[in-house]
Amino acid sequence: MRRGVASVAGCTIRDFRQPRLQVQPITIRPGPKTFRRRVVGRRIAAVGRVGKRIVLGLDSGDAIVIEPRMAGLVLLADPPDRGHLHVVLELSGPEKQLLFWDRRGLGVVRLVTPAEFAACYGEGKMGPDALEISAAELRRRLAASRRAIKVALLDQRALAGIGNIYASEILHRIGVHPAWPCNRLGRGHWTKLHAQMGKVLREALRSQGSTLRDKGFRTAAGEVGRYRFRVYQRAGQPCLQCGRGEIVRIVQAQRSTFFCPACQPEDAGV
DNA sequence: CATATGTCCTGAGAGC
DNA sequence: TGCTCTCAGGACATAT
Repeated sequence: MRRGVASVAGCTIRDFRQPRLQVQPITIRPGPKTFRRRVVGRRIAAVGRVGKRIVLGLDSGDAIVIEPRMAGLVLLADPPDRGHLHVVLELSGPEKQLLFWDRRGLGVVRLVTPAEFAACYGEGKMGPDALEISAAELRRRLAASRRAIKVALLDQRALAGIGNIYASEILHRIGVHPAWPCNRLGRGHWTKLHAQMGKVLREALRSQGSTLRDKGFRTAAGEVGRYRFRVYQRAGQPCLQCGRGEIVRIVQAQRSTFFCPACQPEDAGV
């Protein structure tokens, strides 16, 4: 998503609009008037990312942080429909617009000062990025926890960037049952987990992300993600890895988890 | 402190 | 056709 809108770097924000301000608008902080005043006329100096959020660094030092959550899309043009278009930044420069579209309305857009950015997204609030963390640090941060490994991988304070799809995909590749408490994993497990986490995420980036059956996710260019799930949303289907097991869906912390009982046995030796 | 759970919201699809 | 039910990529407040 960040790569898809990276070209807004260097553009100047001419206007800020909220087309749905009167009907169930998404959360914008601070309020529309202040937001508008501090954003219009500013140049977008950098298009970054912190975990699953996109960060537009402005020349004022402030940053616009976009949190798409479940169904939000950050686009340059052509939203799926006009009805769920929440934020429009009119730009001058190489790109003419940056849009935030969100069918479920759970997304959040914030304008933060450098101090607020540190308080909201610094250490303590947000763990190291999943693509940058070392194996040793990953182990240090999770190994003592009694929580299920699948649930712990989704904790953005421990490590930032892993979501519900890739948590299942990663554990499948290392043959670890998702309900295992973290403290049951040995040193070798953490090494493998670190390596496969990198592989899964990089493969997802190459594939332009993941699109579920609802076709909700689109890239900024309007394409669906092509990441091929091995377990996610494949309940009842044969395991592509071992060919023996049948993928099972369970619920952990109100989220779906998928795994192969043959590749990821509950009671495997540690 | 660490861990567990409910909730925010809309829409798609299944089953009756 | 139209109703009800379940499910959905996340994060946070509150409870235990």
